[in-house]
Amino acid sequence: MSASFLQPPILSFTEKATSISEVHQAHAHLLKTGLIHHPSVARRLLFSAANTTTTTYAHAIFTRLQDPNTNVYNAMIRAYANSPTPQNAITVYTQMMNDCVVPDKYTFTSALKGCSRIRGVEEGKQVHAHVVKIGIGSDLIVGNTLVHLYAKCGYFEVAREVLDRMPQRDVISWNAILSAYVNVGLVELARGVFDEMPERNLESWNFMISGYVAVGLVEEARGVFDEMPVKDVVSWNVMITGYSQASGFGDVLVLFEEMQNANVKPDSCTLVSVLSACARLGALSQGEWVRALVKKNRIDDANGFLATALVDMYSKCGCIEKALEIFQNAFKKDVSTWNSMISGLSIHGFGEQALEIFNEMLTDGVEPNEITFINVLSACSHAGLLKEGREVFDLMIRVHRIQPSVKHYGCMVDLLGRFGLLEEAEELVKSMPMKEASVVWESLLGACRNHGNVEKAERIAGKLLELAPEDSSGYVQLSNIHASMGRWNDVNEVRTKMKTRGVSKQPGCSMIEVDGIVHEFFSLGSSAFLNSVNEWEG
DNA sequence: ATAGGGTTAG
Repeated sequence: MSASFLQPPILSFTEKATSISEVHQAHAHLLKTGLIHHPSVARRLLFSAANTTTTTYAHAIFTRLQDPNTNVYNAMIRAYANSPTPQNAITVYTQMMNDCVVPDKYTFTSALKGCSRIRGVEEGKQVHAHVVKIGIGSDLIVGNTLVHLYAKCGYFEVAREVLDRMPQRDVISWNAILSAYVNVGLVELARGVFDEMPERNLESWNFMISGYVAVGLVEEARGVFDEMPVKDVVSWNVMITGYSQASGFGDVLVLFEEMQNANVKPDSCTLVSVLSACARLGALSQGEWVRALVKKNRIDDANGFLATALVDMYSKCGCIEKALEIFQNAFKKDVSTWNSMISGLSIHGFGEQALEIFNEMLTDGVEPNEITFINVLSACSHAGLLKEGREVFDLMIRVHRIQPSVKHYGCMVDLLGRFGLLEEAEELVKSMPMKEASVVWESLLGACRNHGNVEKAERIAGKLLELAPEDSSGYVQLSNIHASMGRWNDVNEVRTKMKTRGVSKQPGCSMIEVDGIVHEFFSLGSSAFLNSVNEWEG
């Protein structure tokens, strides 16, 4: 029936309402006119309210309906099943059963979805029993929801049994098991299902690639990727992410180029990964090229990830002014965007500016996280801002209730050490609750050596050896100290200890772009002594 | 009027 001719405009408005405020408006009007007292009108209001993002309003209307029917219950269960509190879907379902309202296939799919989302197998089994009792078990969609439930809860044998008993299956039935295997890292079993499936869709292939990527099997992922008949943007993104996670940043750029040759339009997710690779490689020109692409194609950056990646890329490629420009023009900034700007300024030695940005962040009402404080403290340390660093450390603990981690302590020890406040630094290190803190001790040791406090340095180096006997730094540091005092017997002793324990110094590796070409180089340590350590090994 | 797959990222 053509609603607009037969009913007052308020009713069609009620039906079309999609936002909370529209539902609210409709509600107010229905109350004023008394139309709300018609059960069918109240139900329509509930259907609209159940389609909004919040469930509280829908629930309020729901509780006032005097005679809720199947459709009303379905709407409420569905709303909760998709909400952040899916447990409530089961509560409403139970209430429905107690009220003896007869369920249908829509009731079951929503209730089972609620069970899946809280991983409630026991609840799911109850619903499953009802499904069988009502005789709706042969429905394809209900069956798929059941397979999904059991697979997601790790009941793979049950999931498989349900699937095998279904009178008909489709690709979604198989994907439910495939994706569940992938999500718990059982990639071999996923592969078995993948090979067995009578049909596959794009998602099946994408699941399989992401399964390999998740366990670090990039080559296997690439094999599946190359085999797939049609790729979408997700396929490319998953593969690019795989290379990125395996630190194959060069491969990221190569694959991105192939993607464009294949005429697949990148989305913000692609470009975030590519920019991150550019940042890691120091590949400025490619990064700038991506920025132009973002502008030209007006790529959507609703969550601000792209802005963050651009700030990071420019910072790491040495262009702090451009990073600032991106930051200031960013349409949306979240905590990571701020973090990445603070980190960039810190890296470039602009401690005061980093603090300014941090304060701006607080004024803007953005809640800083533990990364923020690592970046701010590191900025203070690099720039030698002692008073500010102490204040920030205190602010982090007292106001923002963040427990300092090893990295936070490390920054503070660096900062105190820089000013020769060795006693205070040592007290701070001793106050640390965590055990795996050799990095912090190392930092303190460096400070002691810089300030010529050899006795303290020696004591701490010994401590370092106890804490991390498999790490080269304690040995190297201790040898350095002995050598600086001309105690060659002690140097020899440390050297032997290091050798017998099979400890070796790992060379560092860096990359930089020169004239559009990315170069890789290894560091063998900054001091002549480190080189001599390497000679011993040879 | 309503239903089934959490694919990717700073």
